Amino acid sequence: MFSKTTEYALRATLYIAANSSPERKLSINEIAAAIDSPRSFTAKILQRLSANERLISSSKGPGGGFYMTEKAGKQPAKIILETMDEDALLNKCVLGLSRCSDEKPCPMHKDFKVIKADIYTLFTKTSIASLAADTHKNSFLKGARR
Amino acid sequence: MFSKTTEYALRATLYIAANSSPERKLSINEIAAAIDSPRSFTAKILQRLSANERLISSSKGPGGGFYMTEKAGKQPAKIILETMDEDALLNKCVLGLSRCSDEKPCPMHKDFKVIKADIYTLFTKTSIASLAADTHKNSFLKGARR
DNA sequence: GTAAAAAAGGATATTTTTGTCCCTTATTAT
DNA sequence: ATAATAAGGGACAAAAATATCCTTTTTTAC
Repeated sequence: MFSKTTEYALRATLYIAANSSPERKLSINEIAAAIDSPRSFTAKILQRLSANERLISSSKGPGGGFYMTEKAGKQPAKIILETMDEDALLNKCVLGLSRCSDEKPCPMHKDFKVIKADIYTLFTKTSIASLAADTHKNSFLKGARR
Repeated sequence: MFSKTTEYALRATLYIAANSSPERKLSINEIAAAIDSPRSFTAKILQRLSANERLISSSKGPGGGFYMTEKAGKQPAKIILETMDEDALLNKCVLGLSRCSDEKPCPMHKDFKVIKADIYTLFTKTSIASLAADTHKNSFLKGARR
């Protein structure tokens, strides 16, 4: 459904949301280990995620690392997809047709319209913080097939 | 959502379903042109789709080509995904975790379980023939961004 | 001001996906 | 039989996604 890059981005963001604060920053090493992702590749992704401190923040030097503010956590999960330029998934035609639309639909347009709307709603209505809260209770972010 | 390969497979299958019969076979050239896909690559995909004549049939030589029987068309669209080994989409974890399950869920497991079930139902309940019928009425299969 | 820690960034490598080319095999019609 | 047509299949090429490595910059502590 999503690219590996986006999977890592989602896992990393949720881990950071669940385990960091401006007072408790996390290193790339800790994050990559926690979400079972390749360290250097994850570093690149974190770079993108923290590029415009609106989602994830970072600071260099000893004691530095990645973290999330409370405010950032209140945003909908969709912002993670947007930051990775992968929110296209929610708009594009399942059959790959560029001009597929309500007026000129592909054979699966109508059916998938509903499903895509559900996914859209999910990512819009669910905040990063609420997903992070769940990782404290009963869910996890580790255990990838690599 | 799907790979290009699967997009082409879906488009090609629906085109064949909508426009062929054992009496009216379609050449690779016609199919690729009709669904706006790279000719040789499409040939490979058709090879896979017709490998075990259960979905698409083919015959060589003059007058030959690809076609679908009425019986094959009655199958659910899911068989296209299965033939392309891409039905995994319907089972795998959105966050890419191999051991994600009801018992040990990722933070998005519960929400996506519903959505994946909807997609599964869609592909299971919808026959190839009914999608093909739609292409005759108001939908189309051409116009890809390439 | 030196050293250490940590992210930023650039260059490069590997793997997978997507796509092409060309030769072979099967079928049909003449 | 021969030629023409169409799919089958193998080898190869290009592009994109994934992944690694190494150097630079920033910050902190001493």
